[in-house]
Amino acid sequence: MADTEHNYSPLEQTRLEKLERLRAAGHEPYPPRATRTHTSRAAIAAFETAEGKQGSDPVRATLAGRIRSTRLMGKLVFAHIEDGEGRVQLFLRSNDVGDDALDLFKKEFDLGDFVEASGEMFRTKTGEASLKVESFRMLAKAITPLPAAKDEEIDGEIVRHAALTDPETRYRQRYADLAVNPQVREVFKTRAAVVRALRQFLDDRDFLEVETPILQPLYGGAAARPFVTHHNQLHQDLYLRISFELYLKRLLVGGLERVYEIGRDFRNEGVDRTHNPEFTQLEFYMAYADYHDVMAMTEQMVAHAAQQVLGTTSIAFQGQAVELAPPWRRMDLKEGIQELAGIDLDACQDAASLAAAMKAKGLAVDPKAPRGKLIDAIIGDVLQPTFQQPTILFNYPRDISPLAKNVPGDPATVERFEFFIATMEMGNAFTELNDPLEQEQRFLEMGRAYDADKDEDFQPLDEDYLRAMRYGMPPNGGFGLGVDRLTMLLADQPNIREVMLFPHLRSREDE
RNA sequence: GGGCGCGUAGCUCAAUGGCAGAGCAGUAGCCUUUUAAGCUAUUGGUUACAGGUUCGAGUCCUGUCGCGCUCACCA
Repeated sequence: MADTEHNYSPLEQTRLEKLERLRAAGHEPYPPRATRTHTSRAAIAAFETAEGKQGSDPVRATLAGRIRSTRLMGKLVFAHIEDGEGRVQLFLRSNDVGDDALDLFKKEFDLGDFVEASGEMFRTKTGEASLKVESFRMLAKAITPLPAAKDEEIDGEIVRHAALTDPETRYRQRYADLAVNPQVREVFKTRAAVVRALRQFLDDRDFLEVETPILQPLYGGAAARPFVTHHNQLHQDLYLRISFELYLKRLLVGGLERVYEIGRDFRNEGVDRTHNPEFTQLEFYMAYADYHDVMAMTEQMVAHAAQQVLGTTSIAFQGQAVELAPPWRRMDLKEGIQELAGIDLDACQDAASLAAAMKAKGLAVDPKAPRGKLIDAIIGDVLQPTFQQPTILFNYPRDISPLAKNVPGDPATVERFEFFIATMEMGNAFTELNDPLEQEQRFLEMGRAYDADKDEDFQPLDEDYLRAMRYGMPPNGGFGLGVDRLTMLLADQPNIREVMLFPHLRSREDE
């Protein structure tokens, strides 16, 4: 056995012995190339086509895939191999492959091994399109057995026995999860389709896809704690971005009128069902548009994605029906809080009076929170849980929205909206503030809030962003969407980890 | 970070404080149309880790690690 640091389990040692025996018998267990002629689906389709025609030649095929089941019957072996498109049955008979080869298969080939097999397609007595194997070989020997999962077909329904279900193992060893749980592969195909649909929607509307820095000397565009890293040669601390906003809006200054980016954001905060430290965001900025325009685009974009991915806008999330077709419910924030929480924001102009009103309604109150944060708490605790159907909640308090433009004539309110589907916050958008003097004031206000309460997430003042804005920034509407959450919705997955291939987990000593 | 729950064979799961088990997988056989194939025999355990209580701990207690749910946090 080869020298190695790894401690092999007894099951693995058995397979290593098989590996050595294969080599000793002159069979390379890891050949460099395969010679597949058909996928499983293509072979079955070609066979069924030929079957329908009188006197057509037999369909010859070389198939490749992973052994997923075997039924050894003396001089006969049935096995299913699985490839990217499905499964196909192999039929090995000593008459066809010879006693020695059949014996080799029975002794040295295991579940999980990648193999290649050549022969003619035919139909077994029970009617399954199968490959009558004439020759076969190993493509890649599996040393570690896959987590066992056996399928039983009952009335056409595939029932899975002893499938890998432990979430920790599934996420840490996603490769094994994907290998044995085909429905997991489907989730990630759905995810790719979601991203494709979003990109197509924006490309069709003359948006330019761009890439901006992930490593940033200053972070901004959202209220979140950043991850910090360090450039050795430059002796410079750098931050992983928490949003794309400030860079994308610089591009509007430069004359790119419609830009978007799909990429990773990093936020050094809590992890739960809907939050991962790194997540995928879509942001777009559109010159000469305002938040009303962006509301309309939001509805159309999400409906488009559902239509492209699922073929319908009438979907179900965790058993609850959701209709994504426009128009969506639109709710003024102040009116919504009056209606659903019974609190009159106009009568509560400061944090103390609002906190009192909230306590009177039995809501939990953080005594240190400023008015804007309290309003945010009412939204999260009272309004959001009622937003099963798509809802656009608009006109937010200014003090939690330093990058959004005021509602004319209402200095305490900005032209901002968030939208919710299936009670999840999906995205955030506003008419972007483009007045450099007011922007500077807003940044300074945020700095004072931070000085007053060090629990606040500190947002540094980005002088270069202000300089860009002083060159002149066209009025514009901006938009941000949590791509992972939209994928959760469209793939009907209740946990963000189910739509991320490698979600964050604490590290373990054995890894 | 708080609360609650969980961690037993490769996988899925049992085990009143009293001999650590089953199915599948594995191993050795029988078996020329099976499909959770079947039949016979059989291997496999630091019960997450470290302590403690007890005649005796998978089980009770304390701590640690990890996972899940939840609360807090998260414009």
